[in-house]
Amino acid sequence: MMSMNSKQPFGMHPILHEPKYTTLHSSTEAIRRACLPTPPMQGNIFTGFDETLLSRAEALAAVDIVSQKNHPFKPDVTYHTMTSVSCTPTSSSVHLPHPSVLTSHPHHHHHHHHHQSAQGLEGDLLEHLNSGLSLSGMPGPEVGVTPSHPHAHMPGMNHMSHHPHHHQPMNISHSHALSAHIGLGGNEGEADPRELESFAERFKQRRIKLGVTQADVGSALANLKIPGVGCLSQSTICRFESLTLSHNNMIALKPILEAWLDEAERAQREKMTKPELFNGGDRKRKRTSIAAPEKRSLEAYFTVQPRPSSEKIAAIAEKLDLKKNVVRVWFCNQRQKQKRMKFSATH
DNA sequence: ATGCATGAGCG
DNA sequence: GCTCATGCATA
Repeated sequence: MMSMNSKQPFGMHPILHEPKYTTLHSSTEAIRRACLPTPPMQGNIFTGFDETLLSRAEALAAVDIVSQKNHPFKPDVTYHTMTSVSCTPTSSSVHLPHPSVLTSHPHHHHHHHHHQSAQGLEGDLLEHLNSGLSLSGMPGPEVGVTPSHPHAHMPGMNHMSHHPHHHQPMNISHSHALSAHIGLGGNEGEADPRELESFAERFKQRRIKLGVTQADVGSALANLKIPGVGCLSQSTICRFESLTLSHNNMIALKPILEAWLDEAERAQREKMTKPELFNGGDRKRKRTSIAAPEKRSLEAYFTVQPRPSSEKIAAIAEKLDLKKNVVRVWFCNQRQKQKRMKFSATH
């Protein structure tokens, strides 16, 4: 039975982004360089190859951790990397969730990183991987690290079409590029991380004072009837409060949450609050749980190559006995985490 | 509070 | 295919 869902209230999401931030990359690189590869060896297929590789990768990872002491693969996003500084200020300007969204264009960030082409380390390891796999398969495509970063696109409102139920809020626009500066001075610098931080804290404090849960806030957002804004999940509210969203996302959500807060406090004043909750559902998504050992391996691989090619992902999946998609998603999420803004790191 | 997942939009 | 914003499920 089951399996489908019928839940969810609405599905809309606010708008979002704009240009992206600049590159963020990571410190891993430095680390990688630091560590070095060892001679290649091995010669067969997975069996041999991965063990070797893995050990090596893990060893490397271990090394860097130790030497850096700062870069544990820890959880959360707390670190942004030291290098990321390059982030230009351009990152974001605030934009509102209107259909008229603005978004300036991407200033591109330059990615300054070109890393050495000599990705000795990664190259080697990866190549081995390839060879091991298919030996004549593909030459590792871009094994090197990300060549460049794209630009920013702003997907803003993404999904809306998922469930059968749809609700209709619309989204906000697609962003075109307009530039709106939202009040920063001069350049688009960005919204003061500083204020964002204090707002998040204030928000949480007042929310609690109102006796409202994060989930309540999320659902209540729909009642604000802000064009393009539907409800948000408890997760998102939580992440907002803990600043574990991307900078652009934080900026996009701030005005919305601010509006909710004002409204809620106003309503409270007149005691007329009655949030409506709805929900019901029958959806059961399964959450795959990756065991610690596998996770460790993934982290080790990630250190060496944060963006493995499809073939590499398949090889890793095979090796760890995980579904390829699970591995692919894990890498995507890992990259996202590394990028997250925790201004703390940068500021 | 977080891990894994989905999906839009862009290459 | 990736990146990003978000969400369900869960520890």
